[in-house]
This record gives sequence, structure tokens and C-alpha cells, in this order.
Amino acid sequence: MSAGLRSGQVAEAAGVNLQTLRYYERRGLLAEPERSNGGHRLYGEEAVTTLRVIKAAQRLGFTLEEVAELLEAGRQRHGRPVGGLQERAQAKLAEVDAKIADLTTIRNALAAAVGAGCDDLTVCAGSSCCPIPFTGLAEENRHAGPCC
Amino acid sequence: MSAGLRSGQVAEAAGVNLQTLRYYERRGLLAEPERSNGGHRLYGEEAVTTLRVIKAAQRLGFTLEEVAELLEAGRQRHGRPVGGLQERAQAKLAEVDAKIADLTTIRNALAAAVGAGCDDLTVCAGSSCCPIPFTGLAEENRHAGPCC
DNA sequence: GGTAAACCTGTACCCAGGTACCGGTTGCAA
DNA sequence: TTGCAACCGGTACCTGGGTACAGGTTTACC
Repeated sequence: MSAGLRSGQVAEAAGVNLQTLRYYERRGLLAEPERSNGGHRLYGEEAVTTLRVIKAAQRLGFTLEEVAELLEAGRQRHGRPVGGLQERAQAKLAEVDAKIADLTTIRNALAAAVGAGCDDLTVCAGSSCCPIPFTGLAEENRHAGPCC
Repeated sequence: MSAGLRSGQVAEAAGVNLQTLRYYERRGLLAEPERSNGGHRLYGEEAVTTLRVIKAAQRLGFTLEEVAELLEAGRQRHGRPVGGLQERAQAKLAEVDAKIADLTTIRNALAAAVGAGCDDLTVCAGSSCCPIPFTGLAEENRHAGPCC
């Protein structure tokens, strides 16, 4: 029988720091693994998968807290669906869409600033010919409308 | 003559915390204002503008450090152009574009996950029919290609 | 059985970007 | 002139996501 993976192996396989493993364990993201007689952690293959899932979810815009909840929801649900992921993914999708829209505004503002030859933020902010929507940007999504 | 705005007024006008004003001053983002006889800060109108600029620039994806540099560059340049903003804005534009591409990948992955009815991250990661590119997401921009 | 690498726990530290608290002045209005 | 809100400086703390270090054990291999 396989004795399990040691922490260093898991860390390497998943491309994370060794400390991060323990950090995730503390945060409840990674289940506490078996131990050797001497107290060394012995992980199953699924630990690597879980780590990949965590990293993927982070890239999807979830915080560690949210990832922990999602994993927890997944664990409790076996085998009848509770379906946390669907709603959350949808909500996250909306968030990401909003962020993209936001960044697009920003992108346009930047492009406009470049195009208009802006050279000094404070001057730009004062003159009415600057395309950067200083007041609007801070608040919400406004599509960049050049004012000149 | 206007005696200047007091810190509370400026903070309120710009929609930031009072402490944040002093924080920005420490960080070199906000010029040290005049003082009353008693030592209270007295700002000019332009302080509010600067704060708005800072907030806008933050939203444009600049760090406070970068904003400080940009403002500094603007200050030194008066009146012959040094033109830091142009290059930086262009560089930032590229960064923002990259980020948008990245988020778009993420968006597609999320949308695919929703579309495919994914319901449990760990299960998804194990099954080959999940559209979330667990291994790829962590690394770089890969456009989500559903595998089923 | 010796030795070196890997691992253990616990604690402290890092980064950005603020925010809060403290005890002591100032400003302003009634 | 008194009273209270606003402000002062300094310092400590917060969140999120880790990373590092110290000092002590365990494992693995020769």
C-alpha cells in the first residue's frame, strides 16, 4: 500500500510553498492528513488535486475564505446536491463581468489619455480637455467619455 | 481671502478617511499643506483634486507608489515637459489589457462551469468533463476550452 | 549507527493600503 | 469664557495571503 506523499512532495507537485500547505491546513482549506508514527504528514493524491483546485479558484477570483466555503459545501453535499457552487459561480461571474467592464472603462481612459497626449495628471484633472473621468472613476462604472 | 479647507472638509469632499489624508501626506502623495497658527492643516482646493486624481489613478491600476511617482513627475516638469505619464500610461495600458485578457479567460471558465452544471469543485477537478482548466489557470492565460 | 535532509511546532515577519486609538491642543460659537 | 467638536502627532492594529526563522525530531540512506 502506498504510504502516502510527504509534505515536500505535495508542495512540489502542486507548485506551492511548504509553509503554504500548513497555512491552508490552518485555514481549513486542506484536510488534516494522516501522520507517520513520527508525526510527519502523509497525504493522499487528492491533496494535490485540492491544492490545484484552490489555486484555480483563487484565479477565478474567489478569496481563500470563499474557497474554504466552497470546498466545505462540496464535502457536506456528498451525495445529494446542495448546489452552492452554481449560485456562487454565477455571482462570481457577475462580479468578474463587472470587473471587466470596469477595467475596460479604465483601459479606454488610459488609451484616451495616451491619445490626447496627457502628460501631467494634476494638470489634466484641472483642464476640461482631459479624457480621464477623475470624479467618476472612483465611484462606479462609467464608460469613458472624452470631454473634448 | 479663503483661509483654506480644514482636513475634515477635504476628507469629506474627496470621500476619504481623515487618517488617509495624513497617510498620503506621509507617503508623499499629498503635499504638506499650510498650517493655522495652532498647527491645524489648511488645504487649498487643489488638494481635493489631487485626492480625486489619486483615487482615479488607483482605479486605473496604479499603486500608491506609482501614483506618487506620477505626481512627482508632474510637479517637477512645470513648465517643460518630462513626459513620464505618456510612457507609463502606455505601459499601464498594456498591463490593463493583459489583465482584461486574463479576466476574460476566467470569465469563460466560470461561464463554462455554470453552463456545464458544475456543482462541486473537487468532483469537477477529478472528472474530465469539467470545463475549468485547473492546471492551466494557475499559470498563464489559456483560453478556456471545455473538454466535454 | 551515523549523518544529512526533510520534517515538526510555534512564532514572527512581510506587503499594501489603510484604520483606530490615545492623550493632548485648537477653533469656534453660544 | 467656557464647552465641545475638530484636529494634532505618534503608535498600534487590521485584512489577505502568505513566507521565514529557530530549535528540535524523524526518515532515509550508507
